[in-house]
Amino acid sequence: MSSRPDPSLATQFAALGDPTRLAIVDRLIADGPLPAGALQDVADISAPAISRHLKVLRQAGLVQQRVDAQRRIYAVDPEAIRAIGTWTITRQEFWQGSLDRLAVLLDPDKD
Amino acid sequence: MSSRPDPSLATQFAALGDPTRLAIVDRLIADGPLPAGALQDVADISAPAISRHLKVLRQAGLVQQRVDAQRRIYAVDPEAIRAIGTWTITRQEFWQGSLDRLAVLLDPDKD
DNA sequence: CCATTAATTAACGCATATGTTATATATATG
DNA sequence: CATATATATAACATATGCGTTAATTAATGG
Repeated sequence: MSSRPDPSLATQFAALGDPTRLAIVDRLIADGPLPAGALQDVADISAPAISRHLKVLRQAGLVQQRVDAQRRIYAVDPEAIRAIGTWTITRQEFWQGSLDRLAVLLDPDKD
Repeated sequence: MSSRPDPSLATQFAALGDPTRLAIVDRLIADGPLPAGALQDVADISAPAISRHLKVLRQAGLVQQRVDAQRRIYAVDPEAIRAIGTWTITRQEFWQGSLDRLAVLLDPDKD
């Protein structure tokens, strides 16, 4: 059944490559940890479909699951999101021209 | 035939979600613009297969194509890579804890 | 003009992904 | 204990993705 997680970058990108899953991740980042049922409205699909998207995200190492009675609470792993950012940042020489704009966004003093 | 590019974030993630395509992008970033033939060795697959991966990357807006005689020169669009970084960065509050480490990486004075 | 080089497109097979509905599992509750 | 609630898993149909080889297009060069 090969249910072992593969946290490789390509796998993480693939997981985020589905619009429904990207919406789930965005929702969990914006709202914080949520039970599976609360994610029902990110797309017009059945509960089992959502459940399987969550499984894909979990296997990619993007979200973690916590059990609370009959609920499964899902939360995005911050390190995983940071890993995506790191991939782009380690290629910073490449998009030099946009570097300063990005630095402004990153500045902790900003806002 | 619907060959129009869809530069949506999910589409870009999906394009990077294939190991061969991620290798192509990494190669083009590291080595600069290359003809399709020079990308042959990123994976043990046929030339048509590479060609189709390049088409996917092009439709996602990740790479651009320039014609030079019978060669097609491919190059990564820096803005597209930056866009991926921006997605993570606009969620910076989320991975706060890792912020300082990231800031060090981004620092233009570093190295 | 014919052969070579470079790359794409066509046609096809097969594996994986994604959706559905039905069923199972586990916890809570009257 | 019987039922409701929350979620996952099973079984299945269809779509999409990715590989192959063969054929096509286009430019170069003897």
